[in-house]
Amino acid sequence: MNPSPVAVNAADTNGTTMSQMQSVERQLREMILDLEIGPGERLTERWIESRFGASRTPVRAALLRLETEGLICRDGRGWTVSPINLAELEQIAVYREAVEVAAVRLTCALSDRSVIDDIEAMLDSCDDDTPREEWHSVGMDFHIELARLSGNDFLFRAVRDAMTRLSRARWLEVRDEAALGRAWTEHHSILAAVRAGNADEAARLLSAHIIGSRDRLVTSLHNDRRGLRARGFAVVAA
Amino acid sequence: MNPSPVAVNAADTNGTTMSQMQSVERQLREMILDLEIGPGERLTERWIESRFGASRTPVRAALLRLETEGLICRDGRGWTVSPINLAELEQIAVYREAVEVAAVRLTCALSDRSVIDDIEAMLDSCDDDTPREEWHSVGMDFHIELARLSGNDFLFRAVRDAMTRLSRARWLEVRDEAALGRAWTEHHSILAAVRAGNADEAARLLSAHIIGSRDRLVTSLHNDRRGLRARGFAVVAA
DNA sequence: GATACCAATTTGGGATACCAAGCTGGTATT
DNA sequence: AATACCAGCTTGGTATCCCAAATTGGTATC
Repeated sequence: MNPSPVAVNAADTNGTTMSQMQSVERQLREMILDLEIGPGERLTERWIESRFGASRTPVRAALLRLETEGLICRDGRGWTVSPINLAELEQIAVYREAVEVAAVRLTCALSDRSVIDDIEAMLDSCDDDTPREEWHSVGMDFHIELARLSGNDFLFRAVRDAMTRLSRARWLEVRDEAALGRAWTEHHSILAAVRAGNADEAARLLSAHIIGSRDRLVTSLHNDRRGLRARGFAVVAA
Repeated sequence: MNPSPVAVNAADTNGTTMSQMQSVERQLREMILDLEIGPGERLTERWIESRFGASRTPVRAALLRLETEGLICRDGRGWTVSPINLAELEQIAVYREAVEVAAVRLTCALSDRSVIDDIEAMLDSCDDDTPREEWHSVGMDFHIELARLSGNDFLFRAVRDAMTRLSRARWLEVRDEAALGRAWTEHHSILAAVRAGNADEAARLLSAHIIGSRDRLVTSLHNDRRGLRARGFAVVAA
Protein backbone atom coordinates (compact mmCIF):
# COMPACT_ATOMS: atom_id res chain seq x y z
CA MET A 1 0.00 0.00 0.00
CA ASN A 2 2.93 2.25 0.68
CA PRO A 3 5.64 1.13 -1.75
CA SER A 4 8.17 3.69 -0.62
CA PRO A 5 10.58 2.48 2.06
CA VAL A 6 10.62 5.99 3.45
CA ALA A 7 8.02 6.73 6.09
CA VAL A 8 5.33 9.01 4.79
CA ASN A 9 4.45 11.77 7.18
CA ALA A 10 0.98 13.03 6.58
CA ALA A 11 0.57 16.80 6.54
CA ASP A 12 -2.41 18.88 7.50
CA THR A 13 -3.43 22.05 5.74
CA ASN A 14 -0.84 24.04 7.65
CA GLY A 15 1.95 21.78 6.53
CA THR A 16 2.87 20.59 10.00
CA THR A 17 3.85 16.94 10.10
CA MET A 18 2.06 14.43 12.22
CA SER A 19 1.92 10.70 12.68
CA GLN A 20 -0.35 8.56 10.57
CA MET A 21 -2.37 7.90 13.69
CA GLN A 22 -3.10 11.57 14.23
CA SER A 23 -3.67 12.11 10.55
CA VAL A 24 -6.23 9.33 10.18
CA GLU A 25 -7.94 10.40 13.38
CA ARG A 26 -8.21 14.00 12.27
CA GLN A 27 -9.40 13.27 8.75
CA LEU A 28 -11.93 10.71 9.82
CA ARG A 29 -13.26 12.99 12.55
CA GLU A 30 -13.65 15.77 10.04
CA MET A 31 -15.56 13.54 7.62
CA ILE A 32 -17.92 12.49 10.41
CA LEU A 33 -18.42 16.01 11.75
CA ASP A 34 -19.04 17.35 8.25
CA LEU A 35 -21.62 14.60 7.72
CA GLU A 36 -19.66 13.28 4.75
CA ILE A 37 -20.26 9.99 6.48
CA GLY A 38 -23.82 10.04 7.73
CA PRO A 39 -25.02 9.12 11.22
CA GLY A 40 -25.76 5.41 11.31
CA GLU A 41 -23.43 4.44 8.47
CA ARG A 42 -21.29 1.38 8.92
CA LEU A 43 -17.53 1.69 8.91
CA THR A 44 -15.05 -1.06 8.15
CA GLU A 45 -11.44 -0.86 9.11
CA ARG A 46 -10.49 -1.98 5.62
CA TRP A 47 -12.37 0.85 3.99
CA ILE A 48 -10.70 3.44 6.21
CA GLU A 49 -7.35 1.81 5.46
CA SER A 50 -7.68 2.27 1.73
CA ARG A 51 -9.43 5.62 2.02
CA PHE A 52 -6.55 7.22 3.90
CA GLY A 53 -3.70 5.05 2.72
CA ALA A 54 -2.81 3.87 6.18
CA SER A 55 -2.52 0.41 7.64
CA ARG A 56 -4.69 -1.04 10.36
CA THR A 57 -2.56 0.01 13.29
CA PRO A 58 -3.20 3.77 12.95
CA VAL A 59 -6.75 3.07 11.81
CA ARG A 60 -7.57 1.16 14.95
CA ALA A 61 -5.97 3.81 17.12
CA ALA A 62 -8.14 6.43 15.45
CA LEU A 63 -11.27 4.33 15.89
CA LEU A 64 -10.57 3.83 19.59
CA ARG A 65 -10.11 7.57 20.04
CA LEU A 66 -13.23 8.50 18.13
CA GLU A 67 -15.17 5.94 20.11
CA THR A 68 -14.30 7.66 23.37
CA GLU A 69 -15.39 10.93 21.79
CA GLY A 70 -18.75 9.36 21.07
CA LEU A 71 -18.54 9.98 17.33
CA ILE A 72 -18.53 6.29 16.50
CA CYS A 73 -19.75 3.30 18.44
CA ARG A 74 -19.37 -0.44 18.34
CA ASP A 75 -22.15 -2.19 16.52
CA GLY A 76 -21.87 -5.79 17.52
CA ARG A 77 -18.64 -6.76 15.83
CA GLY A 78 -18.26 -3.70 13.63
CA TRP A 79 -18.20 0.07 13.79
CA THR A 80 -20.97 2.56 13.15
CA VAL A 81 -21.04 6.33 12.97
CA SER A 82 -23.08 7.29 16.02
CA PRO A 83 -26.70 8.08 15.17
CA ILE A 84 -28.20 11.42 16.11
CA ASN A 85 -29.79 10.61 19.44
CA LEU A 86 -32.40 13.06 20.66
CA ALA A 87 -32.34 11.71 24.21
CA GLU A 88 -28.60 12.12 24.25
CA LEU A 89 -28.84 15.70 23.00
CA GLU A 90 -31.19 16.53 25.85
CA GLN A 91 -28.84 14.99 28.40
CA ILE A 92 -25.82 16.76 26.98
CA ALA A 93 -27.56 20.10 27.42
CA VAL A 94 -28.03 19.42 31.12
CA TYR A 95 -24.41 18.39 31.40
CA ARG A 96 -23.27 21.48 29.50
CA GLU A 97 -25.35 23.69 31.72
CA ALA A 98 -23.65 22.31 34.81
CA VAL A 99 -20.09 22.65 33.56
CA GLU A 100 -20.43 25.85 31.57
CA VAL A 101 -22.12 27.68 34.41
CA ALA A 102 -19.41 26.55 36.79
CA ALA A 103 -16.78 27.69 34.31
CA VAL A 104 -18.29 31.10 33.68
CA ARG A 105 -18.54 31.74 37.41
CA LEU A 106 -14.83 31.09 37.72
CA THR A 107 -14.16 33.35 34.76
CA CYS A 108 -16.15 36.19 36.34
CA ALA A 109 -13.85 36.01 39.33
CA LEU A 110 -10.79 36.66 37.18
CA SER A 111 -8.97 39.91 37.67
CA ASP A 112 -7.72 40.15 34.11
CA ARG A 113 -10.68 40.61 31.81
CA SER A 114 -8.73 41.73 28.75
CA VAL A 115 -8.87 38.22 27.36
CA ILE A 116 -12.60 38.70 26.98
CA ASP A 117 -11.86 41.12 24.15
CA ASP A 118 -10.51 38.25 22.08
CA ILE A 119 -13.76 36.37 22.37
CA GLU A 120 -15.76 39.47 21.56
CA ALA A 121 -13.62 40.03 18.48
CA MET A 122 -14.31 36.47 17.44
CA LEU A 123 -18.05 37.05 17.70
CA ASP A 124 -17.80 40.34 15.84
CA SER A 125 -15.89 38.73 12.98
CA CYS A 126 -19.26 37.44 11.79
CA ASP A 127 -21.39 39.75 9.67
CA ASP A 128 -24.07 39.37 7.02
CA ASP A 129 -21.52 38.29 4.43
CA THR A 130 -20.11 35.53 6.59
CA PRO A 131 -21.07 32.03 5.43
CA ARG A 132 -23.31 30.12 7.77
CA GLU A 133 -20.73 27.43 8.36
CA GLU A 134 -18.55 30.11 9.86
CA TRP A 135 -21.35 31.34 12.13
CA HIS A 136 -21.83 27.77 13.23
CA SER A 137 -18.21 27.21 14.06
CA VAL A 138 -17.82 30.55 15.81
CA GLY A 139 -20.88 29.81 17.91
CA MET A 140 -19.26 26.58 19.08
CA ASP A 141 -15.90 28.19 19.71
CA PHE A 142 -17.54 30.87 21.81
CA HIS A 143 -18.56 28.31 24.39
CA ILE A 144 -15.25 26.48 24.21
CA GLU A 145 -13.10 29.58 24.58
CA LEU A 146 -15.26 30.94 27.36
CA ALA A 147 -14.74 27.69 29.24
CA ARG A 148 -11.02 27.83 28.59
CA LEU A 149 -10.82 31.17 30.37
CA SER A 150 -11.95 29.50 33.58
CA GLY A 151 -8.48 28.03 33.85
CA ASN A 152 -9.94 24.69 34.85
CA ASP A 153 -8.84 22.04 32.40
CA PHE A 154 -11.58 19.60 33.30
CA LEU A 155 -14.36 22.09 32.79
CA PHE A 156 -12.72 23.15 29.55
CA ARG A 157 -12.40 19.64 28.17
CA ALA A 158 -15.92 18.79 29.24
CA VAL A 159 -17.29 21.72 27.27
CA ARG A 160 -15.10 21.01 24.27
CA ASP A 161 -16.10 17.36 24.15
CA ALA A 162 -19.76 18.19 24.61
CA MET A 163 -19.63 20.67 21.74
CA THR A 164 -17.97 18.02 19.57
CA ARG A 165 -20.83 15.65 20.25
CA LEU A 166 -23.38 18.34 19.57
CA SER A 167 -21.84 19.75 16.44
CA ARG A 168 -23.35 17.34 13.91
CA ALA A 169 -26.83 18.03 15.21
CA ARG A 170 -26.27 21.77 15.26
CA TRP A 171 -24.90 21.59 11.75
CA LEU A 172 -28.20 20.17 10.57
CA GLU A 173 -29.86 23.19 12.09
CA VAL A 174 -27.68 25.75 10.32
CA ARG A 175 -30.52 26.33 7.87
CA ASP A 176 -32.26 28.40 10.53
CA GLU A 177 -30.74 31.84 10.06
CA ALA A 178 -32.84 33.38 12.80
CA ALA A 179 -31.43 30.92 15.33
CA LEU A 180 -27.87 31.91 14.41
CA GLY A 181 -28.61 35.57 14.95
CA ARG A 182 -30.40 34.89 18.19
CA ALA A 183 -27.45 32.90 19.51
CA TRP A 184 -25.11 35.72 18.49
CA THR A 185 -27.15 38.22 20.51
CA GLU A 186 -27.27 35.95 23.54
CA HIS A 187 -23.56 35.34 23.37
CA HIS A 188 -22.95 39.06 23.47
CA SER A 189 -25.24 39.47 26.48
CA ILE A 190 -23.41 36.73 28.33
CA LEU A 191 -20.08 38.31 27.54
CA ALA A 192 -21.28 41.68 28.80
CA ALA A 193 -22.23 40.14 32.12
CA VAL A 194 -18.86 38.44 32.37
CA ARG A 195 -17.08 41.69 31.59
CA ALA A 196 -19.04 43.38 34.34
CA GLY A 197 -18.00 40.62 36.71
CA ASN A 198 -21.64 39.85 37.40
CA ALA A 199 -21.41 36.10 37.95
CA ASP A 200 -25.05 35.53 38.85
CA GLU A 201 -26.27 37.35 35.77
CA ALA A 202 -23.79 35.58 33.51
CA ALA A 203 -24.81 32.23 34.96
CA ARG A 204 -28.50 33.01 34.52
CA LEU A 205 -28.10 34.13 30.91
CA LEU A 206 -25.83 31.22 30.00
CA SER A 207 -28.16 28.72 31.57
CA ALA A 208 -31.16 30.12 29.74
CA HIS A 209 -29.18 30.19 26.50
CA ILE A 210 -28.17 26.54 26.75
CA ILE A 211 -31.61 25.27 27.69
CA GLY A 212 -33.29 27.46 25.08
CA SER A 213 -30.92 26.24 22.39
CA ARG A 214 -31.58 22.69 23.41
CA ASP A 215 -35.33 23.10 23.18
CA ARG A 216 -35.16 24.69 19.76
CA LEU A 217 -32.69 22.08 18.54
CA VAL A 218 -34.64 19.10 19.79
CA THR A 219 -37.92 20.49 18.46
CA SER A 220 -36.37 21.19 15.10
CA LEU A 221 -34.78 17.78 14.77
CA HIS A 222 -37.90 16.06 16.05
CA ASN A 223 -40.05 17.74 13.44
CA ASP A 224 -37.53 17.04 10.72
CA ARG A 225 -36.52 13.53 11.61
CA ARG A 226 -38.41 12.12 8.65
CA GLY A 227 -36.43 14.32 6.30
CA LEU A 228 -33.19 13.40 8.01
CA ARG A 229 -33.93 9.70 7.74
CA ALA A 230 -34.76 10.24 4.06
CA ARG A 231 -31.26 11.64 3.64
CA GLY A 232 -29.91 8.43 5.13
CA PHE A 233 -29.20 9.79 8.59
CA ALA A 234 -30.05 7.54 11.49
CA VAL A 235 -32.01 9.46 14.08
CA VAL A 236 -32.89 7.86 17.39
CA ALA A 237 -35.98 9.20 19.13
CA ALA A 238 -35.89 10.63 22.62
CA MET B 1 3.76 -16.79 22.86
CA ASN B 2 0.47 -18.55 22.38
CA PRO B 3 1.30 -21.94 20.91
CA SER B 4 -2.27 -23.18 20.89
CA PRO B 5 -4.18 -22.59 17.67
CA VAL B 6 -7.28 -22.07 19.73
CA ALA B 7 -7.96 -18.49 20.78
CA VAL B 8 -7.35 -17.96 24.45
CA ASN B 9 -10.10 -15.99 26.07
CA ALA B 10 -8.97 -14.32 29.24
CA ALA B 11 -11.33 -14.65 32.16
CA ASP B 12 -11.98 -12.25 35.00
CA THR B 13 -12.72 -13.31 38.54
CA ASN B 14 -16.33 -14.01 37.69
CA GLY B 15 -15.37 -16.35 34.91
CA THR B 16 -16.96 -14.29 32.17
CA THR B 17 -14.93 -14.32 28.99
CA MET B 18 -13.58 -11.17 27.42
CA SER B 19 -11.23 -10.21 24.68
CA GLN B 20 -7.54 -9.80 25.29
CA MET B 21 -8.01 -6.10 24.75
CA GLN B 22 -10.49 -5.79 27.59
CA SER B 23 -8.46 -8.14 29.76
CA VAL B 24 -5.21 -6.24 29.41
CA GLU B 25 -6.98 -2.95 29.93
CA ARG B 26 -8.68 -4.14 33.09
CA GLN B 27 -5.62 -5.77 34.61
CA LEU B 28 -3.35 -2.86 33.84
CA ARG B 29 -5.86 -0.37 35.20
CA GLU B 30 -6.11 -2.36 38.38
CA MET B 31 -2.34 -2.44 38.82
CA ILE B 32 -2.17 1.32 38.38
CA LEU B 33 -5.10 2.08 40.67
CA ASP B 34 -3.72 -0.24 43.35
CA LEU B 35 -0.36 1.55 43.08
CA GLU B 36 1.36 -1.70 42.15
CA ILE B 37 2.88 0.50 39.47
CA GLY B 38 3.74 3.78 41.08
CA PRO B 39 2.89 7.24 39.76
CA GLY B 40 5.70 8.41 37.50
CA GLU B 41 6.94 4.94 36.55
CA ARG B 42 7.79 4.29 32.92
CA LEU B 43 5.85 1.69 31.00
CA THR B 44 7.02 -0.10 27.89
CA GLU B 45 4.67 -1.88 25.55
CA ARG B 46 7.03 -4.84 25.54
CA TRP B 47 6.90 -5.17 29.30
CA ILE B 48 3.12 -5.13 29.34
CA GLU B 49 3.13 -7.69 26.54
CA SER B 50 5.15 -10.18 28.50
CA ARG B 51 3.50 -9.33 31.81
CA PHE B 52 0.02 -10.19 30.59
CA GLY B 53 0.86 -12.63 27.84
CA ALA B 54 -0.78 -10.59 25.13
CA SER B 55 0.56 -9.23 21.89
CA ARG B 56 1.05 -5.59 21.10
CA THR B 57 -2.28 -4.93 19.45
CA PRO B 58 -4.40 -5.40 22.58
CA VAL B 59 -1.67 -3.76 24.64
CA ARG B 60 -1.75 -0.64 22.51
CA ALA B 61 -5.54 -0.54 22.62
CA ALA B 62 -5.41 -0.69 26.41
CA LEU B 63 -2.80 2.07 26.55
CA LEU B 64 -4.91 4.35 24.37
CA ARG B 65 -7.92 3.77 26.59
CA LEU B 66 -6.04 4.34 29.82
CA GLU B 67 -4.56 7.50 28.36
CA THR B 68 -8.00 8.99 27.82
CA GLU B 69 -8.83 8.06 31.40
CA GLY B 70 -5.82 10.06 32.52
CA LEU B 71 -4.16 7.12 34.28
CA ILE B 72 -1.19 7.12 31.95
CA CYS B 73 0.29 9.80 29.77
CA ARG B 74 2.71 10.07 26.90
CA ASP B 75 6.24 10.87 27.92
CA GLY B 76 7.94 11.89 24.73
CA ARG B 77 7.97 8.66 22.80
CA GLY B 78 7.09 6.39 25.69
CA TRP B 79 4.43 5.92 28.33
CA THR B 80 4.40 6.94 31.97
CA VAL B 81 1.98 6.26 34.79
CA SER B 82 0.49 9.68 35.48
CA PRO B 83 2.07 11.40 38.48
CA ILE B 84 -0.05 12.56 41.37
CA ASN B 85 -0.73 16.16 40.42
CA LEU B 86 -1.91 18.42 43.22
CA ALA B 87 -3.09 21.14 40.85
CA GLU B 88 -5.08 18.57 38.95
CA LEU B 89 -6.67 17.26 42.14
CA GLU B 90 -7.85 20.75 42.99
CA GLN B 91 -9.34 21.23 39.55
CA ILE B 92 -11.08 17.88 39.60
CA ALA B 93 -12.81 18.85 42.84
CA VAL B 94 -14.29 21.94 41.18
CA TYR B 95 -15.39 19.84 38.24
CA ARG B 96 -16.89 17.22 40.54
CA GLU B 97 -18.75 19.87 42.47
CA ALA B 98 -20.38 21.13 39.29
CA VAL B 99 -21.49 17.78 37.95
CA GLU B 100 -22.35 16.07 41.22
CA VAL B 101 -24.47 18.96 42.41
CA ALA B 102 -26.31 19.00 39.10
CA ALA B 103 -26.84 15.26 39.35
CA VAL B 104 -28.10 15.30 42.91
CA ARG B 105 -30.58 18.03 42.06
CA LEU B 106 -32.00 15.84 39.34
CA THR B 107 -32.12 12.91 41.72
CA CYS B 108 -34.04 14.93 44.28
CA ALA B 109 -36.71 15.55 41.66
CA LEU B 110 -37.29 11.83 41.18
CA SER B 111 -40.60 10.43 42.28
CA ASP B 112 -39.28 6.98 43.11
CA ARG B 113 -36.92 7.27 46.03
CA SER B 114 -36.80 3.58 46.90
CA VAL B 115 -33.54 3.23 45.01
CA ILE B 116 -31.97 5.41 47.65
CA ASP B 117 -32.30 2.51 50.05
CA ASP B 118 -29.77 0.55 48.03
CA ILE B 119 -27.18 3.27 48.46
CA GLU B 120 -27.91 3.55 52.14
CA ALA B 121 -27.48 -0.21 52.51
CA MET B 122 -24.15 0.09 50.77
CA LEU B 123 -23.00 2.72 53.24
CA ASP B 124 -24.26 0.69 56.19
CA SER B 125 -22.39 -2.39 55.04
CA CYS B 126 -19.30 -0.77 56.52
CA ASP B 127 -18.66 -1.20 60.22
CA ASP B 128 -15.67 -1.24 62.55
CA ASP B 129 -14.60 -4.64 61.28
CA THR B 130 -14.60 -3.60 57.66
CA PRO B 131 -11.14 -3.21 56.16
CA ARG B 132 -10.16 0.28 55.19
CA GLU B 133 -9.84 -0.59 51.54
CA GLU B 134 -13.53 -1.45 51.61
CA TRP B 135 -14.40 1.90 53.21
CA HIS B 136 -12.40 3.58 50.53
CA SER B 137 -14.14 1.79 47.70
CA VAL B 138 -17.61 2.26 49.20
CA GLY B 139 -16.94 5.96 49.60
CA MET B 140 -16.14 6.21 45.90
CA ASP B 141 -19.11 4.12 44.88
CA PHE B 142 -21.41 6.31 46.94
CA HIS B 143 -20.71 9.26 44.69
CA ILE B 144 -20.86 7.18 41.52
CA GLU B 145 -24.14 5.49 42.37
CA LEU B 146 -25.71 8.73 43.50
CA ALA B 147 -24.83 10.25 40.14
CA ARG B 148 -26.22 7.23 38.34
CA LEU B 149 -29.60 7.85 39.94
CA SER B 150 -29.83 11.18 38.15
CA GLY B 151 -30.55 9.24 34.98
CA ASN B 152 -28.20 11.51 33.03
CA ASP B 153 -25.48 9.41 31.44
CA PHE B 154 -23.11 12.30 30.94
CA LEU B 155 -23.25 13.43 34.53
CA PHE B 156 -22.83 9.82 35.60
CA ARG B 157 -19.80 9.17 33.44
CA ALA B 158 -18.25 12.47 34.45
CA VAL B 159 -18.47 11.52 38.11
CA ARG B 160 -17.24 7.99 37.51
CA ASP B 161 -14.26 9.19 35.50
CA ALA B 162 -13.42 11.86 38.04
CA MET B 163 -13.49 9.32 40.86
CA THR B 164 -11.19 7.05 38.84
CA ARG B 165 -8.69 9.87 38.54
CA LEU B 166 -8.96 10.68 42.20
CA SER B 167 -8.79 7.16 43.52
CA ARG B 168 -5.02 6.76 43.65
CA ALA B 169 -4.65 9.93 45.67
CA ARG B 170 -7.48 8.99 48.00
CA TRP B 171 -5.95 5.59 48.44
CA LEU B 172 -2.81 7.19 49.80
CA GLU B 173 -4.99 8.93 52.33
CA VAL B 174 -6.70 5.78 53.59
CA ARG B 175 -4.40 5.85 56.59
CA ASP B 176 -6.55 8.60 58.07
CA GLU B 177 -9.31 6.68 59.82
CA ALA B 178 -11.02 9.83 61.08
CA ALA B 179 -11.44 11.08 57.52
CA LEU B 180 -13.16 7.84 56.53
CA GLY B 181 -15.66 8.14 59.36
CA ARG B 182 -16.25 11.79 58.64
CA ALA B 183 -16.99 11.06 55.02
CA TRP B 184 -19.37 8.29 56.07
CA THR B 185 -21.33 10.72 58.26
CA GLU B 186 -21.48 13.34 55.55
CA HIS B 187 -22.63 10.78 53.01
CA HIS B 188 -25.50 9.86 55.30
CA SER B 189 -26.49 13.49 55.73
CA ILE B 190 -26.54 14.02 51.99
CA LEU B 191 -28.64 10.93 51.50
CA ALA B 192 -31.12 12.13 54.12
CA ALA B 193 -31.58 15.40 52.28
CA VAL B 194 -32.09 13.55 49.00
CA ARG B 195 -34.62 11.26 50.60
CA ALA B 196 -36.49 14.31 51.89
CA GLY B 197 -36.45 15.74 48.39
CA ASN B 198 -34.69 18.83 49.68
CA ALA B 199 -32.56 19.68 46.66
CA ASP B 200 -31.05 22.88 48.00
CA GLU B 201 -29.97 21.21 51.21
CA ALA B 202 -28.57 18.18 49.38
CA ALA B 203 -26.67 20.45 47.00
CA ARG B 204 -25.28 22.51 49.87
CA LEU B 205 -24.14 19.48 51.84
CA LEU B 206 -22.66 17.74 48.80
CA SER B 207 -20.81 20.85 47.74
CA ALA B 208 -19.35 21.36 51.20
CA HIS B 209 -18.40 17.69 51.37
CA ILE B 210 -16.54 17.75 48.07
CA ILE B 211 -14.68 20.96 48.79
CA GLY B 212 -13.89 19.90 52.34
CA SER B 213 -12.56 16.54 51.15
CA ARG B 214 -10.45 18.29 48.57
CA ASP B 215 -8.89 20.60 51.13
CA ARG B 216 -8.07 17.78 53.51
CA LEU B 217 -6.70 15.65 50.68
CA VAL B 218 -4.51 18.34 49.20
CA THR B 219 -3.20 19.38 52.59
CA SER B 220 -2.43 15.82 53.51
CA LEU B 221 -0.64 15.04 50.28
CA HIS B 222 1.20 18.34 50.34
CA ASN B 223 2.55 17.66 53.81
CA ASP B 224 3.46 14.12 52.90
CA ARG B 225 4.89 14.62 49.46
CA ARG B 226 8.41 14.01 50.67
CA GLY B 227 7.36 10.63 52.02
CA LEU B 228 5.55 9.81 48.82
CA ARG B 229 8.55 10.70 46.70
CA ALA B 230 10.69 8.55 48.98
CA ARG B 231 8.38 5.64 48.13
CA GLY B 232 9.10 6.30 44.47
CA PHE B 233 5.86 8.11 43.68
CA ALA B 234 6.09 11.11 41.44
CA VAL B 235 4.16 14.01 42.95
CA VAL B 236 3.73 17.23 41.05
CA ALA B 237 3.21 20.36 43.12
CA ALA B 238 0.17 22.58 42.73
C1' DG C 1 38.78 13.82 34.05
C1' DA C 2 35.53 15.80 31.00
C1' DT C 3 33.52 15.63 26.61
C1' DA C 4 32.44 14.50 21.99
C1' DC C 5 31.28 10.79 19.19
C1' DC C 6 29.85 6.29 17.54
C1' DA C 7 27.76 1.52 17.67
C1' DA C 8 24.50 -1.45 19.73
C1' DT C 9 20.27 -1.97 21.79
C1' DT C 10 15.73 -0.62 22.93
C1' DT C 11 11.31 1.14 21.79
C1' DG C 12 7.21 2.89 19.75
C1' DG C 13 4.90 3.42 15.06
C1' DG C 14 3.51 1.00 11.22
C1' DA C 15 2.58 -3.00 8.01
C1' DT C 16 1.13 -7.53 7.17
C1' DA C 17 -0.21 -12.35 7.81
C1' DC C 18 -3.46 -15.33 9.97
C1' DC C 19 -7.57 -16.82 12.45
C1' DA C 20 -12.32 -17.41 14.06
C1' DA C 21 -16.79 -15.67 13.99
C1' DG C 22 -20.46 -13.95 11.29
C1' DC C 23 -22.76 -12.76 7.26
C1' DT C 24 -24.31 -13.84 2.40
C1' DG C 25 -25.85 -16.14 -1.35
C1' DG C 26 -27.01 -20.16 -3.34
C1' DT C 27 -28.53 -24.95 -3.28
C1' DA C 28 -30.83 -29.02 -2.02
C1' DT C 29 -34.57 -31.06 0.38
C1' DT C 30 -39.27 -31.32 1.62
C1' DA D 1 -42.47 -22.26 -2.70
C1' DA D 2 -40.51 -22.31 1.77
C1' DT D 3 -36.88 -23.68 4.60
C1' DA D 4 -32.78 -25.81 6.28
C1' DC D 5 -28.11 -26.01 5.33
C1' DC D 6 -23.56 -25.23 3.63
C1' DA D 7 -19.54 -22.91 1.18
C1' DG D 8 -17.24 -18.85 0.56
C1' DC D 9 -16.37 -14.24 1.66
C1' DT D 10 -15.99 -10.40 4.83
C1' DT D 11 -14.38 -8.49 9.00
C1' DG D 12 -12.56 -7.49 13.43
C1' DG D 13 -9.06 -9.55 16.80
C1' DT D 14 -4.47 -11.08 17.33
C1' DA D 15 0.36 -12.11 16.46
C1' DT D 16 4.50 -10.98 14.33
C1' DC D 17 7.77 -8.61 11.51
C1' DC D 18 10.14 -4.34 10.00
C1' DC D 19 11.75 0.30 10.54
C1' DA D 20 13.29 4.80 12.15
C1' DA D 21 14.31 7.31 16.03
C1' DA D 22 15.98 7.62 20.47
C1' DT D 23 18.41 6.01 24.29
C1' DT D 24 22.53 3.96 26.12
C1' DG D 25 27.10 2.55 27.00
C1' DG D 26 31.58 2.63 25.93
C1' DT D 27 35.60 4.61 23.70
C1' DA D 28 38.69 7.84 21.86
C1' DT D 29 40.21 12.47 22.00
C1' DC D 30 41.54 16.63 24.09
